[in-house]
Amino acid sequence: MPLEIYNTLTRKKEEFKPIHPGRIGVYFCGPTVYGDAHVGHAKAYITADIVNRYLRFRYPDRKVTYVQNITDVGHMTDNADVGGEDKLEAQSRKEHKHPMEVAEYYTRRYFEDMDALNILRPDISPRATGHIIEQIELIKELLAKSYAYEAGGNVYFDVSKDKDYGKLSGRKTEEQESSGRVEERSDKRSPQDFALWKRAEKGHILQWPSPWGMGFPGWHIECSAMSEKYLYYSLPKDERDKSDYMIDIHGGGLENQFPHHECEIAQSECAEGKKFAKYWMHNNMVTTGGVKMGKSLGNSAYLRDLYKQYDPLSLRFTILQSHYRSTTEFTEEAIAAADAGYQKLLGSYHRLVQATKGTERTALRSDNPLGQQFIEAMDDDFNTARALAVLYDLAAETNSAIAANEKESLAGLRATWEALAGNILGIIPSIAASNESTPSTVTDALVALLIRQRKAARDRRDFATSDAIRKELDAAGIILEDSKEGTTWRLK
RNA sequence: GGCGCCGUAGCCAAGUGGUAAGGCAGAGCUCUGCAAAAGCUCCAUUCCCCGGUUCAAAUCCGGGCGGCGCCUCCA
Repeated sequence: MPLEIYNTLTRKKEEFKPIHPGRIGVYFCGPTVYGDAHVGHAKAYITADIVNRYLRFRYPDRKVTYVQNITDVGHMTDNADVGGEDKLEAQSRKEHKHPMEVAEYYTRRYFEDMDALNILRPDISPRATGHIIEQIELIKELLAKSYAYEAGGNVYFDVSKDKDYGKLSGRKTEEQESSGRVEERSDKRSPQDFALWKRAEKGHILQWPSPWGMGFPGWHIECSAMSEKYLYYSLPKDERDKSDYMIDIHGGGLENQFPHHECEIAQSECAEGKKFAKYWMHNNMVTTGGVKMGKSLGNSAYLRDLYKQYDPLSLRFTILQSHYRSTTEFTEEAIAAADAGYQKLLGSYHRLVQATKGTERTALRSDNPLGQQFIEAMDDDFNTARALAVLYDLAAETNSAIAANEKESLAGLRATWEALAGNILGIIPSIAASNESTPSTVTDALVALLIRQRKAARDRRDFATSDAIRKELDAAGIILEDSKEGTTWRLK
């Protein structure tokens, strides 16, 4: 069974067929770094991370290159046609910092927040400000081919010249209600035309020289320029010439479908005379009470605030419990329920690690039935909800194998856990660190001593003492569990 | 106004023609001094409502009702 991906371009699931030999190019739209990452970013980049991780697992012989931009040129707070404010500059004024300082600060914090969610860093994180030249070159190409026009230091894309415009979103712009948002003062020929290059008004800090004067790039051109540079022009020319498309997968949040992605397609395809991305993926949003959580809606939550209350991996797990194309209902109750289930899985895995201490590591076997079910679920458009259901079967199997002390099967189970839950879903905390490690030999010895004291108390039926020991250890974050084989302990 | 999505148990959630995955919560049991952990069992005759197509529909079609997203920066 092949991997199938739901393609927004065709509105159906399609078999994934990479376009260039030996490699796969993936691009997801990254954040604008003028504020901290919130839950919506978590869903978007966990989705991208799952795509990235699964492709690497599924195509071990191909080089997967995952590119995700950092937008450090501020887009507009409102209508850019009448000089709305640059978001980065607005933030820089608020913080009394240079816009680049603001961008640097939030970029670092962004990566910290994503690291906590166990999201693998992109292979390349290109900054928009580092690719002004490439963007200008692309605009020049569009002007040369008459897909764009200049008007008073601004350059606009002429939508009427692109017959394919609207193919991703299914929109014909002229049918859109103007709703009073389109400014009459604009020097655009038509309201649906969009900016490729904007003239810098006085006081605008971020600006660069261009053939059209001092200015800054439009809101969509960076993604076209950078995705082409790293995923298409980095290929040998003969390979480029052989393919109909430039990059394999391009993704982002649903709200970017229009206008952002539509404009990217228009720019890239008109400039290059070739199809842009073959598969378009869009993740749905995070809701609370059924309503989108969003920065501008004031109901969003910053990840670093949530981390004070929840384990970041629990949040990751919560998001993986719903499909990326469905909304994720994000409430305290939903997170708590997901976390309870997640802890159960982790408990099973941790007992397995204890039970397999010192045994030889094995690789995931391809004939593993649960592994096959898991892959089948992931092959179906990255259905992580179904894939997680398989992990509960794996946990049940693991628990009974540990109880029956089936040494032979334990090593295989551990390999299965680490491949599926660890490498692909990324929900096992620091595999490398947890490997064979215990908190410390000192702690080990001290707890063992207390366990012996408690056993002595229990043997003489002094339950007041034994319960007191258990209770005090519990207060210290150590949980004792009695079984026929004796007492084991774990950290809370 | 245009484009699009969704409505599945108390909660989260998969399923898009073959007779309702999974998790949480809840109930009972096993084990146990008690607890925890684990295991077993139960927990939607039914998928917002009404019609239609079909041997068969949560799934397809039509019509309602309700909720939401995009069309402005937004993951």
